[in-house]
This record gives sequence, C-alpha cells and structure tokens, in this order.
Amino acid sequence: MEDADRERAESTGAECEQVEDTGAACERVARRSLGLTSLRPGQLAAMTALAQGRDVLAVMPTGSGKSAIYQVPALLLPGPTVVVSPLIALQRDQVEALRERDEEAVSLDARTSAGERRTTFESLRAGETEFLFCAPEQLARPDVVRDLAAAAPSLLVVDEAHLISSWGHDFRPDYLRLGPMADALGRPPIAALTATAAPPVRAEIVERLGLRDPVEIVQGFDRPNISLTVRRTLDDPAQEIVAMVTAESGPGIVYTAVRRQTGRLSGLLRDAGVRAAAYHAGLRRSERDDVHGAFMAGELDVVVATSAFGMGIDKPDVRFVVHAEVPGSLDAYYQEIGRAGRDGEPARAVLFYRPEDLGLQRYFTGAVPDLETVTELARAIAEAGSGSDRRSLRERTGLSPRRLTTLLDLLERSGAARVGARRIGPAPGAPAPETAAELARELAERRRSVERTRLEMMRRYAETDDCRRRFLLGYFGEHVADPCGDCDTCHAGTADRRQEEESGPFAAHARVEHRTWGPGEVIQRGDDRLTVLFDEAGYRELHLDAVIDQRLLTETPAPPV
DNA sequence: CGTCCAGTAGATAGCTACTGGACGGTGCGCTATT
Repeated sequence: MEDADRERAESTGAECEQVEDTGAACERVARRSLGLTSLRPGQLAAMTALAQGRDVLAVMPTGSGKSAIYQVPALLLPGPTVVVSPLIALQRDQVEALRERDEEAVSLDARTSAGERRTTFESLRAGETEFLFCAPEQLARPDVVRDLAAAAPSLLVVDEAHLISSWGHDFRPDYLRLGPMADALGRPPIAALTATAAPPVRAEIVERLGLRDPVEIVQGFDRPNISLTVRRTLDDPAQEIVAMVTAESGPGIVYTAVRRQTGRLSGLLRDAGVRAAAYHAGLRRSERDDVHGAFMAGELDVVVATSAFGMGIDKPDVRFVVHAEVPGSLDAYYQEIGRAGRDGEPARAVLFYRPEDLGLQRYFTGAVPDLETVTELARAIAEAGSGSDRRSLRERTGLSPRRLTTLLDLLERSGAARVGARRIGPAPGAPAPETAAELARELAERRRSVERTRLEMMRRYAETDDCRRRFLLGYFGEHVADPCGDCDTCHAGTADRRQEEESGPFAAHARVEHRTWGPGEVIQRGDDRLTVLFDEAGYRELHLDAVIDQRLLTETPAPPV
C-alpha cells in the first residue's frame, strides 16, 4: 500500500527530478532543524508532496513522526503555517515543544487578549512567527480569518482530522466548516493528519476539507504487541474488572461509558489496594490536571475514565486498556486501546461486553432535528434574502450557536442555503423552506443510519468467533489472511481458519453493487459471510449463500482513480 | 435504548411489584461574579 502511495506521490516523467530535489531539501531541513537523521518512507513522501503544494492525508500511528510531516515543509515554504488542533492544552504543548527548538510558535484561543492578538498577527505578517495553533472555533471568527488571510499562510494543518467526522456533526460543528475556512485563508495546501481513520472517515475528511487529488499515506494499523480479548458478561462486570486489574502489573486505563461509573469503579479498585482515580469532563479543571499529572508521573496505577481521558495521553508504558462497556464504534475503540503499549512491549486490550450496553451508544448516535425547527430556519433565511448573518438568524430562531451551525450545514447540503464566513443567504434555485427542511432531515437520518451500521460493526467485533485482529484490521481496510495467534478467539481455537485471499468472487476490496444499497466495497470475506461498506448505506453484513443464490450483488469494475 | 430512582399501589406491618420520568459523552467560547 505504501508503495502505491509513493508512486502516486511521485507522479511521472518531468516532475520526477523536481520531486527528488524537494525530497532532498526536506531531508536536509529534517536533519538540520529537527535533528532527524532518517525519515520513514511515508514521512518523506508526505512532506515532499506538501512542499510542492499538494494536499496530503496521512493516517499514521502516534509516535511515527506525524508532526515532522508538516514542520519540515513549513520551514521550506515562505509563509506561516496554521495548525488546527482540538484542545487548547495540546496547542500549548506543541508551542512549547517548538519553542524549545527555537522556532517561533504561538497559540490563539478565547483567552488571548486583544493586544496579544494584534502582536501575533503583526508578527505572522512580518514572517517572524512561523506556527500558529488554534481550534476550529477560532477560524469561525470572521476577524480571525481576515487577519490570518492577510498573513498569507502557506500551509494549513488539520491535526486529529478524524474529528471532522466524529465531532463535526453534533458536538463541535465548526469542524465541518474547515473546508470553506481554508478557502477564505487563500486555500494553501492542506495536511490532514490522524492516527485512526477507517475508509469512510478518510473519504469524509477528503470531502469536507475539499482536498484536491490528495496524496494519501495510510500506514499499517496493526499494533501486534497489543493482545485482544472480549469478555462477555451477563451482569455487572465490576468484580471481574477489579480481579483482573489487581492481577495486572503496570499502569492501565479503564474506560466506562458514563461518568457515574468512573467514581464507583475507581472506589472499588482503591478498596482492593490499587492506586486508582476517576476522570471525566464533569470534574473541576484542577482535579483533572492532578489526575492526569499523577498518572503520567507514575503516582497512579489506574485511571477510570470516560472518553474525556485520552487525547494528549502519550504515556509509553500503559500495559492495559480495559473497557467496562462497549464504545460506539470500532474507530473509537481502536483510538482508545491504541494508548496501550506505545513502548512496543506487550500490552492487553480487554473489552467487557454486554449487548444491553449498545443501547446507550445507540442513544448517542443522536437525534435527528425536528422538521419544525429546520423549516423555521429555512424560512428565516429565505425571507431575509442575502441580508442574514449568524447573529440575526439566532435572534429570529432562538437557536444556540452550535445548533445553528449544525442546521446550517444540513440546509447548505440540501441546496437551500449559502453559508459564507460572514453572510448567509438562500442558494440560487433554493427549494421551498418545507421541502428544504425535509431534505435536511433526510440527510441527518441517513447519517444516523450509517452511524448505526458502525455500531453494528462494534457488536460484530464483540461477538465474532473469528480472529479479532483480522476483523479489526479488516474494518480499517487491511486484508489479513492468517489469524494473529494472539487474541482470545485464536487461543480458543475458533479462529484457526485461513481466509480465502484475492480469489473467487467478492474478494476483499472488490467493488460491488447492491440492488437497494447501491455501490460499495467488500471489506471482509469470511467463510460464510461478507462485510460490505456501501458508499451511502454504511457497513452491512451479507450471507454469502444468499448473495450467490439470490444474486444480491454484482461485481463492478474499480472506479477510475 | 437501558438504567436508576422516586413515588405509589397492593397486601397487610415491613415488605414486593410496578410505573413514569429523567438521564446519559466529548470542548470550545462566553459572561457574570469573586
């Protein structure tokens, strides 16, 4: 896969020589400024492409040098670099790390004073500051976009780019607007970086950011030192978790789905003599910082946490990650267990699975907006003509800023609204408000049903008798023929079959078409069933017998690249 | 979608069994008090 990417990156003929020059320049800068004496192939291909003005989507594990991918071209290209990063704490860490190497870097957030803002933008324009870090919410401010555009940034980096898909639709909708924001900044080359992105998430990143013929570098997802286990339980697994954790040595994380459980489980663990603490977003800032700090310093054995604990936890010796309840997708699961064993030493991922717990995740996959609200907004936009902005629409509809952004996105995609950085108006040929609202609701419903197919894949992972690693890697688009030999199903002997490789109909990666679900790609082919990722309908499982007997699928040629 | 909790009904003195309603995750930015 890497080879193919490199070929795509290097293109052909006349460009070749120039590529090699740029590549050599990247290696020089990497050596001199970052002290990197050797670059991995994916790293070099990505930075070379950026330095030549191409867009890049890089999916690489944490610790494989993702930062260098943008830092090297940033130093080669003339203008400043804007880095979009989700957490203020992460932004500050990165700024500090760059300053230690004598690079000029700043971060921008709501607490930055007007005076500091002025000096920041002046220094960016003057070319004295190379790196600016901020959250997408900053780029939603028209004044910030104007001032940044004036500094003519030469590179836009979107770190943790999978959040476009996982946070953009309800939680932090400004993630959905990064594409238009890039245009407003003069559309520099874009680097989208993440450690975890299954194929549909990659597709959404490309689409939402408006990446142009991006170089996609997707490195192997496998983390062979993490063993995979699922424990199916009938009732409360607390005692079993306590028993397992007390038997473990080394630090670990226990994830729970709700805040209440973090307090309860950490209490039970403390009673059993484990140095454990709870962590979730409802705790006071200082408390969270204390727990985080103590865990990093080795003063705590176990943190029992909701999904709030994670990003920015780069502790090499985490020996186990236990899930007391299923998370909402394999994407989230993989992200969370990926915090174990970063030192390469053996580590364990254990999922406690009760089918009932899927209900909560079902709930989290969210509400579809009610017709009345969307109609009202569509009407407000239609009536105001081109004279709307966010504030006037909020006044008219009483919507919160977050909700307004979410609904505007749906109306924009329904062809009803044009949403600019500042002005919002009806799109030419916009449907009537009622029709637009119907369309918007359909879009939201479709998204929810795709979301639910991802939850189904989580269920299947938990319930499969087949090799868990093979299943997990298949989900991320990697075909593995042999069972791994180190997950619970391999040890139990239920996963000892070798999967048919690229032979016969409906092999992994084959393009197919279904009568009602439309076009898709085979993700996995087992002995008796197929998993297909449909472009519109999400992940679906089909019985091979039925597929063949009833001719449910036809194989289609691969689409032109 | 499932769990928890308070309230209440029912049968009969300290319980059990049901019903209805609230609640559940992630962080930015902002504003109003200390």
